[in-house]
Amino acid sequence: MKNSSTPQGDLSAQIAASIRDAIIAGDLIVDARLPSEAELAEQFKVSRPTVREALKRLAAQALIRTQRGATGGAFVNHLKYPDAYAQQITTSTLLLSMNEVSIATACEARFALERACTRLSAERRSADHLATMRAEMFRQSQPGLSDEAFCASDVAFHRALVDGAQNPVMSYQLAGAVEAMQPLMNMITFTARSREKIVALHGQIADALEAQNAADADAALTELEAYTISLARDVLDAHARR
Amino acid sequence: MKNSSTPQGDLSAQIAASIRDAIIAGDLIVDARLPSEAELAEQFKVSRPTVREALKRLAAQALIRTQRGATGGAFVNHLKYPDAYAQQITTSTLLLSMNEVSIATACEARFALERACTRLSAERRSADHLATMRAEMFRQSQPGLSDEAFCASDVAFHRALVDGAQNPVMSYQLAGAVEAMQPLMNMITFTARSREKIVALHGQIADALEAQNAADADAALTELEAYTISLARDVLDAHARR
DNA sequence: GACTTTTATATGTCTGACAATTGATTTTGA
DNA sequence: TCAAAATCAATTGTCAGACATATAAAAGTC
Repeated sequence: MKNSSTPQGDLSAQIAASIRDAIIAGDLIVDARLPSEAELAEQFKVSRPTVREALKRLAAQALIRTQRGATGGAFVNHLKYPDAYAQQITTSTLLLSMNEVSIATACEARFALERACTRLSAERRSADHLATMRAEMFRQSQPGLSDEAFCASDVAFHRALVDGAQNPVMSYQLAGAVEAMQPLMNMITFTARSREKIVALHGQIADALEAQNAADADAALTELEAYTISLARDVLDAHARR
Repeated sequence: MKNSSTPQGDLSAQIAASIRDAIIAGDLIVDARLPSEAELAEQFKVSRPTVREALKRLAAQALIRTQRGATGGAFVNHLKYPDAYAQQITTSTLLLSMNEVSIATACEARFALERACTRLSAERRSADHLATMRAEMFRQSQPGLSDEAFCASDVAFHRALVDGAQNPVMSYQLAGAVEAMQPLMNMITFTARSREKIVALHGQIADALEAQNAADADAALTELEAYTISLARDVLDAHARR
């Protein structure tokens, strides 16, 4: 629609775009086998290495998979949630690290996104989700935990919150976003005292979800956001004073 | 951390992963030039075509760009928001179309995500954002508009809402998500009467944001969600009856 | 009939070459 | 001397052909 009239970039890029459009348009359905590299080379009037470069581009986006052997070839991939996660996380992580996003902005986005699913999560969370939250809270209260491990557990806690909404689309969008922000969050130092407060707030959130009280969960999340940003400010101040 | 001990996949995939990790870790900063293909081939003990396939994988993810000529080569790309959007949208679109996500689930996610930013948008929206919303509402009330065009304008309206929060991270995450759901929304047929009601609700949202009243905007969004889902149900019923 | 071997087909990789592009260098001309 | 033009060199883009390797199906063997 946009670039059919203006062939841009290398041949391999053009061929990749052509095949990608066919997949998105539904001309190539899931698990359909593409012509062999030799046949594609003939169709597009290019050499096999060029076709291969195009196929590798698509493989990098998890649009196709390749199999060797007699019945092998390139197949349209059934895009799975984990694949999409992985891509979104690398993209988002790089985007955040390259665009001078402040911790405050990232925090604001993260908690706003999480609040988006408290209502649903309060309504639908299973015992499993609550158990995961409690388990992560226990881990977070262990002494001697590194800042990175604390952050990772924090992500797991919030991921359980999101998954509690029982909406795969929200899980995909939000969990990816939250995970991508982890490197930024890792810059915050968590003292024993601050961890204590965070775990207490996590407890409030878990309690509220267990009681199916979305408003309380929202309030606790908002308080957690403010506290996290204040911790981040301390780090920045310490940096500035040096 | 996860795959350093288990080299998996083709050589080109391994090399791509290796370079990608270096970029993410910050060993290769933005605009840094990678070694030439010949040098990379020597370093990794592979042939140039293999290196090229690896580079194409990275180029497909917008991690690097290549330039021909004497001072050319592969450079670490400064990932821009538009690039990231484009990727997220294609990925999300395929994910949604391949995983039998119901319109109801998509709607639920979409409006929950949008409600995530009403508070910020009510607080910070500029005159520009309000003007965009009004303009899209005007377009939506034009007779003779196709369902696709109506949906596209709908996306533009909601995008202005999201942008009003003045948080680039949220804009990136949410606008991408909303746009990816457009194909699903396109399945809904909008009669003149339903359009009228939707535009009225859009008006309520715009009014609420102009008055900086987040609660009213939330309520209107919730009503819009319920109405959209009821429209979708009609479409499904019609399908079932045939 | 079950197991083994062969074979065909496909991707994965290598070698070597040439074309195209483009900044840098050298030459040329006034 | 300086500027324009020609040349050069480095690098990516593309090609052709070959061999290695994996894999499922076909053929052969007991």
